[in-house]
Amino acid sequence: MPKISDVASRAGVSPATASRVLNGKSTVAPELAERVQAAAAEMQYRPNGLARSLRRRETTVIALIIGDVENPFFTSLARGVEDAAHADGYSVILCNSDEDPVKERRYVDVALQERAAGVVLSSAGSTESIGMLRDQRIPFVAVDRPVEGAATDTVVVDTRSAAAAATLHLLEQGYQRIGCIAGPAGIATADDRLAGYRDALRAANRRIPARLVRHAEFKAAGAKAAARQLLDRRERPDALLVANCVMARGVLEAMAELGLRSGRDVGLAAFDDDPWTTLITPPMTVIAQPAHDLGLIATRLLLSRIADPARAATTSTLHATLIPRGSTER
Amino acid sequence: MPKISDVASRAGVSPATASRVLNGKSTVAPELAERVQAAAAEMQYRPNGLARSLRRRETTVIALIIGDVENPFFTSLARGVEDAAHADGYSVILCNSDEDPVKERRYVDVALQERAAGVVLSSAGSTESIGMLRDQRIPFVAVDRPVEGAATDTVVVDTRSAAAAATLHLLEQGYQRIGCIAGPAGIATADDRLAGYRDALRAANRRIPARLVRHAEFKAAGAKAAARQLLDRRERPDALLVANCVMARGVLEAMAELGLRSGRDVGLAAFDDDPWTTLITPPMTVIAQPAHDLGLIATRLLLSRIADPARAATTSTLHATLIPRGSTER
DNA sequence: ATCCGGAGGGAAATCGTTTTCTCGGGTGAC
DNA sequence: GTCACCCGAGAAAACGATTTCCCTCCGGAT
Repeated sequence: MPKISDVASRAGVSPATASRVLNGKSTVAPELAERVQAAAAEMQYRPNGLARSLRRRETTVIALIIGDVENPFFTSLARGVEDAAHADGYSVILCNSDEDPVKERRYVDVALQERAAGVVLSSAGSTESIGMLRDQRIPFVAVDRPVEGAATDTVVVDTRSAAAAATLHLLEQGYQRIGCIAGPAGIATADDRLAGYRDALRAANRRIPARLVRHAEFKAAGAKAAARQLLDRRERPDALLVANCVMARGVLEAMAELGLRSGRDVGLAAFDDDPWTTLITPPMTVIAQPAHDLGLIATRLLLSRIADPARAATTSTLHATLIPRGSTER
Repeated sequence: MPKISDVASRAGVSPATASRVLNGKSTVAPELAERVQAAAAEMQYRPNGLARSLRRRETTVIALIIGDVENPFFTSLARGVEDAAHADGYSVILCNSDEDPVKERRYVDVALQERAAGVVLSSAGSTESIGMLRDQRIPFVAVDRPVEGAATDTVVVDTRSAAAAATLHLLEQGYQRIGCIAGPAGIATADDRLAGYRDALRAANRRIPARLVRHAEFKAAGAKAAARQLLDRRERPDALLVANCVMARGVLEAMAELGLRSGRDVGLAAFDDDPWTTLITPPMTVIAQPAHDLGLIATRLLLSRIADPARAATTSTLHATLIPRGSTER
């Protein structure tokens, strides 16, 4: 692969001049410039990004750390990140933490080694990773889940009040024994949704029955098991709030196996607006999150921080919207 | 951020020695080694990946270029790629071509600039990108879709015969007028599936009705429009083979709007085994592709080629399996 | 005519590693 | 006792760009 000095000598100029032409930073005699451009084109010259980044002491790569690429919420978010990043000439390294703090830490390590320009982080709760990012003063933004400690650029959804609204909706629809299949304790979105559920019940002067709450991983299998436990007994809940759509899949499977229909037998509302939720019968009530925007905004925030590291930290909270459908009609 | 010379001077040795200790390539007196390790740990030293890669003339990043991260088939594939890559210490740059040859080319350009160690490519059909990769002799493997020209490491699915098998299944279930909603002409998987559909009809001595075939993008919206055209008339098909599950979503929407039930009114089979396909009623017949394995194997192939660029090209063909469900029962 | 300023372009330093080169000292063989 | 060899460690080169520094030349002002 040709290097800039090859281009330069072919054009009969010094590497310095070639660099100036190719980067358009400084003015160069038009004739020389043309020769350089021509030489570069003929040789299919492509600057070595590593050398460039090393010298400039900056890269055009950002790392995106999320829990699960197979969750449509995260892919949509990832898509937003990619769109925003690419629009500014940045590439995205995708990192799948599997909600495992250890894996998360390893990925932060990689990002640090590769001198990523910044990190978009949906943290599984590894305080260590956050510490590393802060220590190294590498720009990062927390997305979907806030992080502890010092002020940090953050983009989240008002998930707690959305959970409360969904729970209230279930109450209004006449459901009496409302249960909750929550995500893993310790993950902010999971805790917040559970808190919102409790808020709504408390506001309605209902007992908050601990027996109707189950925690599970953000996976279908765990949610399915949890749903079976809740539903397969006499005193079962007549409605469920589920922490996300991946889990809702498991819940629906459990209900099918138990012969329970959603809406009529068990009211069902879940976070995220996965595309399949309108294909089932009855269609499922969801709390739609603006996942794509989440990624977009987080990335723009990150890029602006890269441009100005001194700027004060910003938190923006996006709105989730309840979309009532058949699964919450008796 | 500390550099290796900082570590070295803290340990009272030369940078060369520090490097030798940290990479374990050469033997160093145990006492010095210990001092270096200690200094590195105390200073939280992290080698600068850019400088290292520049000097070593190799990187530990591979690029993954796919059509659509929001398609579960591709996310599953991406997951396989990531797992295999990460197991070998490589990172993955995610590139979303949107099935656009121009975007694909741009991403190949980025991969080349950043001197990616290799590329896993599910090509939208940009011969130009392939040419660039070949010219630069950068290791790459074609996944899901073969590429034209010289022998290339390739991992694909026997999609044509799988499409034939699915069509035969529809015939055996008694469907008479079988239509096909194919992907964009020019994309190998789309063409192959259509060809397989035709193979099966020909083998059964059926007419191959051009009016029952529609092309659309690999998106729900396009497939929905195509399905409406096919289904909203007297002489409508009584079964459809759909090129993938994303498109099947659109088809199901169209059917719902037209008041058609799958199975009874219109037999339905689609490629990919998206998780929601068992949640609808009736559950949908699918042709399951081993997406995760596809990514895994492709990446292992890529890594082995990086290790040995001279090795002869390999093609491996994985099997897709028909999973008959209610949507193909009358 | 002299001086100043600015612009254009080459030489060389620089980014942070790894690796080659080199040198001194110790060891084993003859 | 001498020579050859090896091993450990520092000095310096190399990776391929960008950027600083500096020199030269030209035009305009005094």
